[in-house]
Amino acid sequence: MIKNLVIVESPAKAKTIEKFLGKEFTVMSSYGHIRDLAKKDLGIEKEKGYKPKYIQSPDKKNVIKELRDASKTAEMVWLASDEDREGEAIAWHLFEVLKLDANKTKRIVFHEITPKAITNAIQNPREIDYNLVNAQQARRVLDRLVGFELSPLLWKKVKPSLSAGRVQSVAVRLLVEREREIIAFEPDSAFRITGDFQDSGSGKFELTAELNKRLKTSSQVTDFYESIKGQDFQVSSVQKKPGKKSPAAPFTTSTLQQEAARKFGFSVSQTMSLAQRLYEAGHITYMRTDSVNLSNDAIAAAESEIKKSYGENYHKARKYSTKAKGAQEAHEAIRPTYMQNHTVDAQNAEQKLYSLIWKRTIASQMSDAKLEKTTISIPVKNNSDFKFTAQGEVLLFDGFLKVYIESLDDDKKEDVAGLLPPLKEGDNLNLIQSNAIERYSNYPARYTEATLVKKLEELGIGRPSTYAPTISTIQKRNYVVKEDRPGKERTIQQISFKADQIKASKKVETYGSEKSKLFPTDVGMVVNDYLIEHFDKVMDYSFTANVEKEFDSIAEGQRQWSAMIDEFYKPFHQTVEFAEEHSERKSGERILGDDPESGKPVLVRIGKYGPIAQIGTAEDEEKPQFASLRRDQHIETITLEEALELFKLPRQLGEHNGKKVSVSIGRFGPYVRYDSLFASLKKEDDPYSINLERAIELIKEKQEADAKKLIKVFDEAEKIKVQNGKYGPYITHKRKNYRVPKSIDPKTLTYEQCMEIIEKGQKKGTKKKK
DNA sequence: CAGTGAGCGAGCTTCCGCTTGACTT
Repeated sequence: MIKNLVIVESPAKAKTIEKFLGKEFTVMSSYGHIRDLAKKDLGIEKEKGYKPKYIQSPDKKNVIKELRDASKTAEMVWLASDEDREGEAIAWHLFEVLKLDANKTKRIVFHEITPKAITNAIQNPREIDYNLVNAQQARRVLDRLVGFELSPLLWKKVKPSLSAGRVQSVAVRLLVEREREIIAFEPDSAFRITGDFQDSGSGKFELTAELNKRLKTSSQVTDFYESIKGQDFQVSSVQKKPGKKSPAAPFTTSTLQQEAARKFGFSVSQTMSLAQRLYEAGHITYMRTDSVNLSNDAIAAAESEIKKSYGENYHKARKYSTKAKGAQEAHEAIRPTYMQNHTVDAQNAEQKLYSLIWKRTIASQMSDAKLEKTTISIPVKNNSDFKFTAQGEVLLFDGFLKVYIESLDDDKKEDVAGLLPPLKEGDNLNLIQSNAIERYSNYPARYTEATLVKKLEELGIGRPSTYAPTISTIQKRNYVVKEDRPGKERTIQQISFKADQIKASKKVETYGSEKSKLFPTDVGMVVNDYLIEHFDKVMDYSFTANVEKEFDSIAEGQRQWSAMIDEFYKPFHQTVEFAEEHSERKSGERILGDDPESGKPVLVRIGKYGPIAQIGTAEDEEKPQFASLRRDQHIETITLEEALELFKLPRQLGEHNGKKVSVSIGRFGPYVRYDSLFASLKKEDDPYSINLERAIELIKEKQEADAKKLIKVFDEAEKIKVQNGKYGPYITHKRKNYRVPKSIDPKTLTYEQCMEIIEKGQKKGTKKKK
């Protein structure tokens, strides 16, 4: 018999709360939403006022059964899902699916997990807020309508299996537009001039200062140096200004993802799964949140920890307020559960993330850092337009910097100003030497996973629970790839000035190398252009913000949800129908020119399997020739010469043991083929110039590696192999893999045992498909 | 894993947001 049944969304939360509530209460979890729109067709009855067709989620069958059994015996059921739109809907779905009795059901909310907050919630129950539920239904129905009408249109007009949606399509748009800005960017260059000075009094102090203006051309630089020949310099002013730095707010999901990426290079999904484990172990509060708020208990705990560890003057109580658009603030900020734990006992990566969260939280309750900024000015006497300045910074009091410094994104990084020598106004200086170095302006920074999340949050698009999945979806659809790209080289000019001598020289610098950046693919670009051409309203960056306003007015009871949907859907559906009938297939085709050998046109477009180059057209008598574009080549930017180069592969290198050896470039880069064996080329090998000798070397290496992987083969059937893999030993059979159970030593496996494992695995496979 | 790229047509794909494990080669 259960007296009180409390239902929350997360099992870890259930465990914690149960401790606070005592014996009279049983706490269970719904594991998020328990039902959703039917997946078959639209799942919405458009003619009946957009009535949703809900289906119990298949993976929640057991959860629902357990909850139903428990709720039947309970005297009172407390629906304690989160205090936001989605949480309210979860409460309502529970009420409906579990067929609860209104007289024996109460709705409670709390947004911090403290005994006080929970007792308070129990004492102040309310009813299910149907306005809020309807706002959620409107959100859900709108997303389904957009996603399930646009995606099939793409299958027809571009390529099968593609997808479009309110969130993912705008994320791709951001990347495509940034990429085009970069392609169109024309760098500008100017000479940055620095001077190394020494005081002519004691000769003890040296300082490097920068000229206040950059000069466009080398002749302007030479003219400048000519004009200062033989000149002496003097400090005209030493200005000191007090400054301060304040700590950043505690972590939300998005800021945690950004900072973990900057400091440790974690991907957003990596950060989330580490945080999940810390949460389940009870080390941190909930990790999917848009709130920077700390509970009063947490603020007090931070205060006593700071005073104990660093002293009274390091503490300053602070309250932060959320700036993010559309924040729903159902939870606290992400913080340690126990402020006194500077570290926790966990795996290395988890420990790193915990420590980051601890530092950020503690720092947020610490005093400002105080500093003094100094600017030393050194005028050029015969030209009042020019002066050299040096800037320095001295830390007077470290404050929160004692524990934590927030990192900057690469494009915002600046030179760190250090300490300046104690020069004063009127001090005479000698110019020991000066250097003018040509500096190019940088193109706009490409997005990383984390900076994309930041941008989406600023636009109010997506939620803490969806940032990581969205990024993985747009990569899965091949709209976007995350990769490194090597830099390119360019020559820059340098001019030096020393002992009244002017010398010019040249230097090679690499620029534009990228690490773990998101690049839109050709498919991403073509899909994006198609969607913008026909559905500019949904693709607008403010579309989500606009509909959010409408959801809010539904939540406040001022608007009827199906009327709002109708107002959106009618014109939207018309544009879908129009595009269906009137728009052309989009292949992104671009004609590059004529093939000098055959005189046939050379073109690039998206083919069935991705971007391809093609010589000749389907109408020609001869079949056209095809070649896949390489990963770093794009329909929009490839040249005729580069395209023609692609047709030189595959190259026949000759024979080895009577079998042909050829080289080509595949999905995973350049490879050598020998019979049915494929061996990847090494970085230093070039597929266009590699010779047979080197190719055989690679083949032998690959054969050896394969032999090492192999644990066992059977005489009975060549097709079965026992091999060693990343996840332990496994059996291959007819191109499928089956894991060897841990209880069996793979070396002792018999043929019969293998067949048994394979049969078992196949059964599992067919079950899954249902 | 790495060959492909005509056209036909069956049957499939797809959204966002709330949650965890099961599973991966």
